[in-house]
This record gives sequence, C-alpha cells and structure tokens, in this order.
Amino acid sequence: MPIKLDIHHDDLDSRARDVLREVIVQHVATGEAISSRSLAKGGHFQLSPASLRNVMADLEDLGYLQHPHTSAGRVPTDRGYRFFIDHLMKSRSLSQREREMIDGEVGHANEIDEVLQLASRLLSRMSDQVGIVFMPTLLQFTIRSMDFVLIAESKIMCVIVGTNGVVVNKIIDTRQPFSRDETEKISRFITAEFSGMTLDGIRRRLIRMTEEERASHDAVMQKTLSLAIEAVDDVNAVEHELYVEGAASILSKPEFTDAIAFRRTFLALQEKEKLVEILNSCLSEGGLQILVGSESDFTQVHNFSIVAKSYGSHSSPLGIVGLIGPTRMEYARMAPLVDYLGLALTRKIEEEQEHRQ
Amino acid sequence: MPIKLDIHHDDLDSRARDVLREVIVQHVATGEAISSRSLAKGGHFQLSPASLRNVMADLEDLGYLQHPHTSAGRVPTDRGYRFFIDHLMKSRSLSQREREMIDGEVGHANEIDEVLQLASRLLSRMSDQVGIVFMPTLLQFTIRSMDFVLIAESKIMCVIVGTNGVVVNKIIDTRQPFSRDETEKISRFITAEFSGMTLDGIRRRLIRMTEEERASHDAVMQKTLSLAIEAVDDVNAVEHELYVEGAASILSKPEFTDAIAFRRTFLALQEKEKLVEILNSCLSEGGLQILVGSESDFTQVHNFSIVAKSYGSHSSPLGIVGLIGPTRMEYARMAPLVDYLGLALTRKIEEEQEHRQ
DNA sequence: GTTAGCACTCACAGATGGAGAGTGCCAGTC
DNA sequence: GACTGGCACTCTCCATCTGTGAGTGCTAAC
Repeated sequence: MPIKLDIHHDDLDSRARDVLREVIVQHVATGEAISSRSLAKGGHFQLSPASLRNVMADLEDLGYLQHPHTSAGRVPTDRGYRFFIDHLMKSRSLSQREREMIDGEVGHANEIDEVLQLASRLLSRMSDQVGIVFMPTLLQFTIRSMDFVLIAESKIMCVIVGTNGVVVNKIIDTRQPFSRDETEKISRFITAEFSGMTLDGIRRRLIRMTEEERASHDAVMQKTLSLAIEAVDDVNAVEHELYVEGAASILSKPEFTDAIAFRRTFLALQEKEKLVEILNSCLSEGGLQILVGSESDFTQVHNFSIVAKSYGSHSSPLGIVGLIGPTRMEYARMAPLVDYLGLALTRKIEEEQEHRQ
Repeated sequence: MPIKLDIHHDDLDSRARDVLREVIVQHVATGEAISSRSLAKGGHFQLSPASLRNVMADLEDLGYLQHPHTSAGRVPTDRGYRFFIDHLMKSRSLSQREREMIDGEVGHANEIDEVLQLASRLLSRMSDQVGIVFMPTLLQFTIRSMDFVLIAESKIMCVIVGTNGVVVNKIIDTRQPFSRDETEKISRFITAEFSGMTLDGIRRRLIRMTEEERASHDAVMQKTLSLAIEAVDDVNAVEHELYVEGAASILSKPEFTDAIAFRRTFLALQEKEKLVEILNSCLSEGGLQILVGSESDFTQVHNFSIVAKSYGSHSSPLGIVGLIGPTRMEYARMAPLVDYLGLALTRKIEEEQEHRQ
C-alpha cells in the first residue's frame, strides 16, 4: 500500500481534522497514546470506535499519527503537530493576571541584563518549561555614552550605554597608569566624539584615528585611543548573552523519568553552542516561530520543541526569547505566552529609548 | 550482643584500621559493596577471607561498616568515613600540572565576580563534582573608592571598589535628574570622605550627616547624600553571591542513575537557601572542613558530602570555596584540591590588595 | 589465633503465564 | 455507501516463580 507523503492539507476533510485535533489535545493532556475508544467516549464525535479507527488509520497513512505498537493507541508525529500548529490550533489568549504578571516583572528591572534574566525565569515559571533568552553580539549597537571609571592605577572599568538602554561594563587591565582626571577627560571626549555610532563604526574610526595620530606624538591622545580600542574590543569579545532557566522543570515531565533520556537532554541543554546557533537562525526569521521536534536538530533525541520570538525593534531585532519543552506541550498556551513576553520586552526597550532622548 | 557506640578510636587495633581503610578505598573506587573474599584477594593482607570476616564483623559492631543485606559485602557508614578522614586518609598532593592549572586560571581573571565564577567551574571540572563558591554579604567590606556614572538623566551606575579588590556595581533609579558635572563631583567627594571605611560604617555616617544637614538647606549636599545612601543600600541588598557549577556532573555518578534519587538531589541543589546556611556556618569555622553525609543536613537523602575551605585573609575570611559530591568520593584527592584552590584565591586577593596600596 | 568447610540467606535475572487494552477486518445494517 | 458490532489477534505489562551466584556466620579442626 503506497503512502502519499507529499499530500496537501486540503486532502484532510473536516472530520479528519477534528479527529487529529482531538488526538493531539488529548495526548498533550494525558501523555498517553489515544485509542479509538477513548476518543469516542470524549463525546466530541457521534461515531463508534470502529469508524474512528478508520479515520485514524487514514491519518496514520498520511503520516500525521503513529503507532507505538500494534495494541496501543495512536500518538501524533512531528508532522501531525506541525499541521495542528499551522491549521488546527486555537490559541488561548492570556488571562488578565498573566499579562499583569509579565508587565509587572518586566517593568520592575533596571539593567538590561537583569530584565533578560528575570524574563527567562518568569517564562520558565509560567510555562513550566525551560525558559531561554538570548542576546547576540553587540556589534551593531549604537551607543549613547562611554565612561571610564578608575578602579586601580592601571585598572579601569568601562561603562557603555546603548541608545536602546543596554548597559555593558567591562574591566580593562591597562599597562600604563591613569589618573582620575584623565579618565574623566577621556570619558567626556569619547562620549562626545562617538555618541550615536555603532560599536563597529567606533572601532573602525578609532583605528583610523590611531594611524593618523601616530606621527603627531600627542601622548595624551594616543593613551586615550588605545584605551578606547581596548574597551571596544573587550566588549565585543563578549559574544552573546544566553540565559537558560528552569532546566529542573523538565525533570517533572513524564517523558523523562527514564534516567538516560533525561541525562541526554540535560547535557544537551549544557551544550550552549548548538542552542545559540538555532536561536541565531530564529533571529533572522523574526516573528513567533515554533520548531517541532526534528525540525530543529537540537538534540539527538528529537522529542523537543522550541517556541521562540524575537524582541527589540521590528526592523533590527535585539534578541530572542523563547522556551524549550517536550514536543508534547500545550502549544495553544505557550505560543501566546512567548508572544506576549516578546512584546513586553520590546515595549520596555522602546520606553527606555524614548526616555533618553 | 551489646553495641558500644561511644568507643574511642584507640580501640581500633592496627589490623582493624588497615581493613577499614582498604574497604573504603576499594568501595570508593568501585562503588560496590566489599566482600571478605575480594579484600583477601587484594593482596594487602596475609589473611583468609574467614579471618577478615571476623574483623569486618567487629567493625560493623562498632558502627564503621554496614550491611546492605545478608548476602552482600560491607559498605562504609558515615561514621566509617569520618574515622577514615580523621585518622587513616593519606592525602594525595596535587600534581605540578594541577597546580599550574589552578594558578593559571585564577591569575587570569580580573573582576572578583569573574574569579569566583571561574573558580567554581574549574573546581567542578577538576573534581568532576559540583563546585561551589560563596561570598557572603558585603557589609563588613572596607572600600577604596565609590564612583557614580551617569547612565541616563535619572539613572546612575554606582561602582564600588573594595580594598580587597572586589568591584561591585549597581544601577540606581534616582528620582531627580543629575548632570555629568554633578556625578563627577559627587564621586570625588564621596571617595575622599569615606575611603577606608566599611559599608556599614559609611551607612551610619551618611545617616548622621543627612540629619545634620537637614536644617542647612544645602540642596547639593542633600542630593549627594541621598544618592550615596541609596547606593549603599542597594549594594547591601545583594545579600550574597553563590556560584554553583557542574550540577550535571552528578548525573554521571552511578549512585544517581535512579531517576527519582537524581531528581531529589538536583532540586536540593536549586534550594540555595539551605546551602547558604551551611556555607555560612563553615565560614565561621575556618580552615579545610569536610562534612560527611548526615553531618550536614543538606538533603533529605543523606548521601552527600561537602568539602569546603574559606578564602580571603585568615582573620576575616571573605567567603567559602568547596565542592559537593556523593559521600563515596575520593577525599584524599578532593581535600588537597579544595585546599589549594582556597590558598590560590587568598593569594590572588592579597596581591590585588597590595597592588592598590 | 587462623582457616577450611558447610549451611543458610538474599538479590538478581530470566522464564512463564494470565489479564487487559487496542487494533484490523469482516459481515451485517440502515 | 457509510457506519457499526463482533471477534480474532497482537502486544505490553505485571506478578509469580525458580535457579544461580555471591556472600555471610558459625563450627570444628589445625
């Protein structure tokens, strides 16, 4: 019996859709394989188990459902989830309380690092999944100010404020000694000179200036420029910030009671490079995205899904917020949750920006 | 048969000690219960299994060994480990390479936060256990400088440098606007005025000054003082820093293949309050400490040990560095490791201190 | 004091077997 | 032609049983 895999979803008649939806909803709720009998008992259909079996057998032929073994019920495939998400899911909008919770928490924090950390924790708590917040390299940031604070004679903290409210600080080990007067002057000069430019642009211009200055033997200027270059390089060396919270929550998922399965997924979460790679690809897409199971090659075990959304301005997103959980998750609840959090972060950052103008 | 529990260790003759040591060494290496036969086969004793059984039975009566079930070998009790650590253990000193690894890593980092984080990671990696580094509240720190950096019109970053090289920074939401001139003046004034005092002392003095100033209507001074108070309070609100690294490493321990046991211990590690409490009590003790199993009430499951050592000056320690792992761990290797790392951190901090004088 | 020998205990792994759940298919019904 | 009842079949799961091997405790002999 040939299996048609490249079938268009229009081939699913309304009854088949209803059955697929119901199987997924029940399976997500219970974690069990769904039998024709339990489906009939649900009361959503005026059909006998035998008829439902026929429909389910069709859905299996089409690749939307599968059979763990002969005498078990059916379980959705990744393809089934994908169809569900694209065509069948009825997103449950957030409750007033949930929205307030997010707004309150996001509004609460000051520094951007803090906001992102809070956001990932909040997400983990509200979804009971693993919350992730990602902010890629800072190269394209436009800066508002750049200050240098004397820590010790030859140790200086550089504080960079972006126009989007991001505050980054980094301690630099200068080889030469500086005085408080000097750092204050340098702060004023650099801020005045480079405000509004991107870090990348600043770096390029600094190098050009250094070359021009080489002849003039202006010692103060040379000291200033070398300090500034070091600062910009050090900040750029921080490639990205990645917050992963609530790894423990996957412990409670029934699919991971098996110790080895759990171990594997846990270690996968530690492998941040892979995660960063996936999130980076989400970034370029924009909007709310859901990657079901094997659609992202997150782990060797393909039973994980990622719900992600970019935040920051629409044209140039700042980063990604999202969650990771077992494929069998309540997409209808997770999607709006991530979506709203993304919006809240965006709003927060825009506020900061206005506030500073 | 009466069991003498309050026996002095002198009651163990040299043979009994050898047997106890060998049982522990073998059990730590293999994770199995040790039988009289395998002990005899080890070649350390010129005795038959039967004789060893007698010795082991005595050790069991004294509470140093125990029997999982009749037909199993013997396993050390917490009491057995304690005796081993106090009287039998031959610490294996670190290799040259290990020492270089620690020195390199610790010397590498700049900011104290960074050092501590690196230290906990390093410890976790080298021991294959969970590494912890703890730094309690900052109240008793003496400060070297206190700078204020303008982030936005009514947002200021306060950077506090301690005489011990600790750098803390915190962003403050002031209700009133400040200018760059003002923050520079305030930085100079506050640093000059309070350098060398403890945060606690500074706080008290600031409050006194505020009261004295209330009448004078000196607007600038009032603004300065209220900003400084807010900064000190905010920094103090950070009660402690706690770095816990390598939770995943306990996954690989054979005693935690059981999913529920693992889950419980993992969640226990999340419960940081308990950990902080235990570490705080270690702090007051000073020196290298080993808490075996039930000696610390770390988890409901009493099969964990903690090896900890304070770092910072001898008279007033700055914090605790240590590791957590299953009771069945190689104390002879872990103890010198933690010890040396504690020394390295202490040295690093003392260097910083000198460097600034 | 030490050892060989023996009876006893207990965990563990594999085999067996029945119960339950669920399917697929066929034949009958509306 | 769509739906349904019925039945044989399959497969997992669980409890029970049994044999094996490891290890002990005790006793008697060296």
